[in-house]
Amino acid sequence: MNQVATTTAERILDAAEHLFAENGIGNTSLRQITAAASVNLAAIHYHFRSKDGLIEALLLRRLAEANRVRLEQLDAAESAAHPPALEKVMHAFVGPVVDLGKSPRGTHFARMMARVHTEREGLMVEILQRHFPEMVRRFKQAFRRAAPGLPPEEILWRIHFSVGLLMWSLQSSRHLEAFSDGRVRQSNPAALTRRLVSFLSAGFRAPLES
Amino acid sequence: MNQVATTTAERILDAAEHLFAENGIGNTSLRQITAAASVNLAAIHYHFRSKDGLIEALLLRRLAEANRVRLEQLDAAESAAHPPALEKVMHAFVGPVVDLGKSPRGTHFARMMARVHTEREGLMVEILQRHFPEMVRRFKQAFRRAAPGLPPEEILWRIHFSVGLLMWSLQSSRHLEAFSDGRVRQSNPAALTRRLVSFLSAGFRAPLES
DNA sequence: ACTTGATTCATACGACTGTTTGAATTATAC
DNA sequence: GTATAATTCAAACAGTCGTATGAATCAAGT
Repeated sequence: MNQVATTTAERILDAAEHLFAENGIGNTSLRQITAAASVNLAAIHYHFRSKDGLIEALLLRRLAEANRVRLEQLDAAESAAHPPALEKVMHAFVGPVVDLGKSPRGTHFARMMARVHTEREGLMVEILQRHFPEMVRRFKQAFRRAAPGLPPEEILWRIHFSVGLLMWSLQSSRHLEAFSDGRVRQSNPAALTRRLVSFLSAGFRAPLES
Repeated sequence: MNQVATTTAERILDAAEHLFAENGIGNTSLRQITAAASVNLAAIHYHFRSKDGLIEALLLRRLAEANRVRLEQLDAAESAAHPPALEKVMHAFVGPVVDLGKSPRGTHFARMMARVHTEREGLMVEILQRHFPEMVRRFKQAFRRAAPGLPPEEILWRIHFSVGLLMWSLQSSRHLEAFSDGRVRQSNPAALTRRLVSFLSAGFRAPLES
């Protein structure tokens, strides 16, 4: 099973991931994190320099791998057809991230990443541009090719919508639970990916209004 | 022009609206608010009892009117056709909220509402259920009728998606600006409503996968 | 065995947090 | 004009915040 992390840095990362996901970035203190990780308060600054440094380390720890899979699936989609099928591009974009939810740790990561997107926009943009520019570039290009006929500006808007909906659906689905009177709960990653790909691809293909 | 608010309570509401929108709920202190409003710190507790009470008052101040317009437009859509057209229902759902952005104050309100949705899910759900149950009920019913053939659970998911994308697009579009290298900026409310209705309606109608 | 560098520790800094109090002030009613 | 209520005020409460420091402990290499 999930063996307890051994090193101090890993214990901090695991605890922070969980707490950030649950309570948000701004509502989680470094003291809560070090308490949950059973390490000394100063360890965070020794290993990560600052709270922002900790967030960056958290994102790099798992997003690097997810983005690798994203590009791998995008390669496959682009090899299979010219231009690539929109559904396949969308699947490559959302699937590997949603699939993080297959493990409890990954679920925490996904929710905390969504928190960073909305609570700390500036930091998130900066990290994406610094560490994953290729992923951004490749998907912009792929969406453009997969949805021919759309003006460039419209493509960017629809990618923006897709990112937003992905982040929204990674966060706690308390809204969904509340307004379905508890009947509908978060489903498994495969089902969520299916729903997202279906919804987003259809939205992406929506006709332009006059 | 925008005359400066006269009463203490209004000055607090205006300042809080702006600061919450700009920096988020958790990153805005009551002292920042009272300083911006040029009122005494204790005035917040005198008029609103607590920070959560202030948030609730902020939401009620403008959301009540927006929801009234929503239901008005929904009435029109349901009178025009049976079942109502999905595009019209969607327009009634997103339009009045996006239109808040026509005034600077409304822009602040919309962005702060989106913040509450993501930063304080529990509080938002509670307020909606306490103050606007009819709006929730009516739109659930309308979406069900406008998209016949979809299972009830799927309807709830797609409403959930629609709410999420609406909130995402109300927040600062820093992502969009950054990844378009500044070329694409937030457009006017009418254009955003058009884009949202088009994208969301198409997504809502997406075929069910096996 | 001893040095060197990495890591952990308790402790403190100054600033900021939401909330409360009771007195001072202002407005309203008679 | 005076009593009554509504509002504003300065000041403080008891905590928490992110960050920093320097000594203590640990591990590795020679």
